[in-house]
Amino acid sequence: MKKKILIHDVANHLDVSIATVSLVLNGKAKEKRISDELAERVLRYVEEVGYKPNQLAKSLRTGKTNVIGLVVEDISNPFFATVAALIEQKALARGYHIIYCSTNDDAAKTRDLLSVFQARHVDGYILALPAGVEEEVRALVRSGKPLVLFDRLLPGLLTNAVVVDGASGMYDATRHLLGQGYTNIALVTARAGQLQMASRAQGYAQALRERGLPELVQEIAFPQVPEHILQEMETFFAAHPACHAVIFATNYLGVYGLEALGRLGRRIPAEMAVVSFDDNDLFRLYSPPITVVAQPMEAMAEESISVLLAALESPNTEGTGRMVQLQLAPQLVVRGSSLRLTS
Amino acid sequence: MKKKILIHDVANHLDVSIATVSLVLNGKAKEKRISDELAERVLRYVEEVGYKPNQLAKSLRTGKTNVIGLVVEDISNPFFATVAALIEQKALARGYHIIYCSTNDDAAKTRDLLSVFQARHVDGYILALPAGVEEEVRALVRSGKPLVLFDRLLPGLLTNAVVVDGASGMYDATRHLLGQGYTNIALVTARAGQLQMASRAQGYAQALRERGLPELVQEIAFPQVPEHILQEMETFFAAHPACHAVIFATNYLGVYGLEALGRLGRRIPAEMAVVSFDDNDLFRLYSPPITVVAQPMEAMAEESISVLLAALESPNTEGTGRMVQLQLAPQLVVRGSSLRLTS
DNA sequence: TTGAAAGCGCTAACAC
DNA sequence: GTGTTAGCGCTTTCAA
Repeated sequence: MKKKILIHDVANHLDVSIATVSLVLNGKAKEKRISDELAERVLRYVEEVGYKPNQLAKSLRTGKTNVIGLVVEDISNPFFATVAALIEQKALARGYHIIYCSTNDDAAKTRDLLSVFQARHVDGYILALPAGVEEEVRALVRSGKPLVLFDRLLPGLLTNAVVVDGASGMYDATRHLLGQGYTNIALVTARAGQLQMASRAQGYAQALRERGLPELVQEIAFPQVPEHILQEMETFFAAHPACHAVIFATNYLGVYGLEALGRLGRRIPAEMAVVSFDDNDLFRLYSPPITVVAQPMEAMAEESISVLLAALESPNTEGTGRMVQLQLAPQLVVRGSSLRLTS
Repeated sequence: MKKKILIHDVANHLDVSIATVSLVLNGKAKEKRISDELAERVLRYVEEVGYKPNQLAKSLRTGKTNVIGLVVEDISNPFFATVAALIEQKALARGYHIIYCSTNDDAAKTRDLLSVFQARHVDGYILALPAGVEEEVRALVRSGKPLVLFDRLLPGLLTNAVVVDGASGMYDATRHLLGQGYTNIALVTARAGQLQMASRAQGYAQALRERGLPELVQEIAFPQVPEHILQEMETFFAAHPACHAVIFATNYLGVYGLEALGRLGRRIPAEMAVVSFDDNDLFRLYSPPITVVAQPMEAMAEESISVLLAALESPNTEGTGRMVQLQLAPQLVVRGSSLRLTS
């Protein structure tokens, strides 16, 4: 059990006061006009013995933890995993650490998480939240802690946010299918009351409306046992034999959808054209490769952390600070799964 | 900016001492024989005003943070993302939180991470480490903090560990291919000096040795630019036209491998039988579905956290505590990608 | 330039 | 049963 070395030990050894050591370590040497020679000596010794200030004590004293709370729907979902990895990397580069949690789209669990993060005094939040926690987030905003919503907004809540324009992504996707000659286009979406889903559905609806075509929307309850999801989808496809094109509103729906279509023996795109929101390895390498509406992951991560850190480091301590609402453009990536083979 | 409520405020309001409040909140009411009535009153008020003890102060005082440091190779890798999600969930259920970081298999970055986790006083560690940090881990063990290595061991280091028996998994996979009549079986692995890779390679080698067949091993440098990996693989496959079966030693190599084979126009399994370590959606839904050596994710997560918490909550404070080394069995899942179509 | 000392908010030993 | 109080290790003001 190695003895933990304290600032006191450092000061003692160097025969200076702990204040001096602290000042030097916090870059206030110049300001306090501590001799370069002494400062250098402190730094050297600290390096030598590997002294690391106790972050708990430091945080308790300064009120700053250098920790960011990241709340996502499900860290094992490739979309969130990828964004999380990017956010982590960018945060680290700026001296921040990440505590993360998955909500599983459960409002009660989310409330707990937020309150735990608060008790842990995270410096700021990056949040992809389920519906139903508006009140808690409002309270969080009022508490003065910076936060940025990402992936999805919360109804009636005006705060920093970085989202993707799902409506235009879906509009493009639907127009693409229409352009390929499909007219009976289904949308499979999640029944979760999440705002980004509504906006995606709206983009789809608008494209059809412009052409005077009817919508065909199937909402899948989520989260849910995989087998149920597959069955719901199979039932849906079986009930709509005239439908030869489908758009899945999220990556996991797309994955389940491919599995369901596989079970039904529907060939893609000959018997069913497929487009999914979100890109991933599966869609890219599937045969045929799946046309997707790709979200700009890198940009989402970068913007989320930038907006948060800007708020964190801005001088205006009060809620009067400026607010940033970013809407990033997704990109339609056309692949084989949505091309009309025979016209 | 809502006023933060302190234990002092609670005590004042209830007209009791802060000690009483603290004792009640920490479940020491009975022990200290505080009247049930009073305890109840405290609890009720605390609930009512939503008082949450400042975890920083608590941790500083008790030396316990209820935070576990999770270090993985890359959180966006589906294997680690899935295990991380499971670990997070299980940790949360036991009152622990997770701070995670990705090493990207970089020893220097890992050293930093470990030292940051240390400064943050995490209670314990769950680690999947790159080669080259043995010294640091040894120091960590000496420091008395519980830790468990998962996914891979570190050479010459005897600590708690939860790993999968990659050798037997690969042995089974190779035997399976041999059973299908393939004799020219390649192994594509990562050149990273990681112990679990060596063990996987060894299982492959043993199966071939038993049959007196030659090995054909291609090591890919990793991490690495995707395009390079693809080219290395393509070159390899092109250089070995007689090879009609390949095993990929990790999920990401499998994914790149499928892409490379696709580019080369090799049909699976007709022209090339494929098996990969790790399972995921892509392998399951690919056509043909890919035969895999599936790791028991759920068990890995459960055992890792159990072993860690056991160490954490055991009374023996010293390094004399018992050590647990678990080796879990992977499972060969045979799918279409490795079946001999014509004999 | 440097050192002493007052907390940050909480826990728990000890006194009553 | 309950209240007082000494720290946990650090930052930072203020006096020297």
